[in-house]
Amino acid sequence: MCEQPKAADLLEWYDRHARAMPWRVGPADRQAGVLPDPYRVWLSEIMLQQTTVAAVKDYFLRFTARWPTVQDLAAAKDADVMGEWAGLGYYARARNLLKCARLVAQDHQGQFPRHYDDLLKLPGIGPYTAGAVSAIAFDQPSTVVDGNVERVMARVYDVHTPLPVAKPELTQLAAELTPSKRPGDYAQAVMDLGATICTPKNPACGICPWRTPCQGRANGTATELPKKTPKKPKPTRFGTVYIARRVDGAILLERRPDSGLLGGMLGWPGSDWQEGSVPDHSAPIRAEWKILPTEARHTFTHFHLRLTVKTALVPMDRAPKVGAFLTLDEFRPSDLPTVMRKAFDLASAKSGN
DNA sequence: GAACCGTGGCC
DNA sequence: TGGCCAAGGTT
Repeated sequence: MCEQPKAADLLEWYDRHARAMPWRVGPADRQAGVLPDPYRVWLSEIMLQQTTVAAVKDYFLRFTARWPTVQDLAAAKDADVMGEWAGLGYYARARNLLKCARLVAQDHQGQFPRHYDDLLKLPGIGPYTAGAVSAIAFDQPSTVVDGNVERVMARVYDVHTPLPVAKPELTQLAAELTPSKRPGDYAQAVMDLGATICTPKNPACGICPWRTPCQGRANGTATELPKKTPKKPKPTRFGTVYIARRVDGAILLERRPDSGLLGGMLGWPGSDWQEGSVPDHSAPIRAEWKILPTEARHTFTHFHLRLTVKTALVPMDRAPKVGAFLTLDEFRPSDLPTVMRKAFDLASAKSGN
């Protein structure tokens, strides 16, 4: 007969080791009945999708300083939100963030739903985020399963089924462990355990609050779990971008379509991106284009990209065929997604401005 | 189910 | 350097 992991042991560990975060109410305050602002919990959870705490912190602080409430965010301009999100990646999150804020502001009187099923209906909120917001912001007894929880469950119960096939099995195991008392703290505790102790590489099993019941540790298999099905190799695509600077300093940019890669973000006009060679295309404005000696390289989720960067200085009276000139006070380089920022930095370094 | 969708840190 | 990895959701 094996000893079962106890939620109480994990909560006791969490009370001593919970990490402070800008969107978090500490365990002491929570036990005194204080719950966090649902808007801040929701915003942080959207930002944290596939993204590390370190990368999120500054973005969260800038967003909440600029838009302190869901009503403020709902009233924001699309371009301002996309610009503030630039660099964080997965830009569909930002578009859905705005959709969701406006829906909550208009149809829910500015109040986020407290129940899992109602949260799940909102754009950008899937099973994980619905569970996290209901548990953390409203102390609902939801089961929260993210990559950390999957890893912890696979190790504690020594599950060798590869992901994503193992997902339902791991979700079931996680649900059986979820306590009715302090479910919000428990949800954060399991994720903190995965983030700090039960890490993908070199887990600190010796100081783990669940080291005794952990079957993966007992069997010596913890480090190799969870198993995952092999990923496909990434192809390399090629393309060209055009960075035109007008003599008054204005820059030629275009707003990308709302759907697809970098949807809704600013970018440089240019060719499509394809495997093998740069596809046929034409320049967005007539000019004497110079090719930079260094290409911009970037890797997305499912392909590598190598961009040829062309630059030109154009006179005031020449109209672009594609895009529009943004003046110096209309354009911040930080509004660009990273691949476009890389091309911009290469062009700036070359021309010295 | 599988494909699509970013980025920065780590080893 | 290049693959892996992170508090996933949508189509």
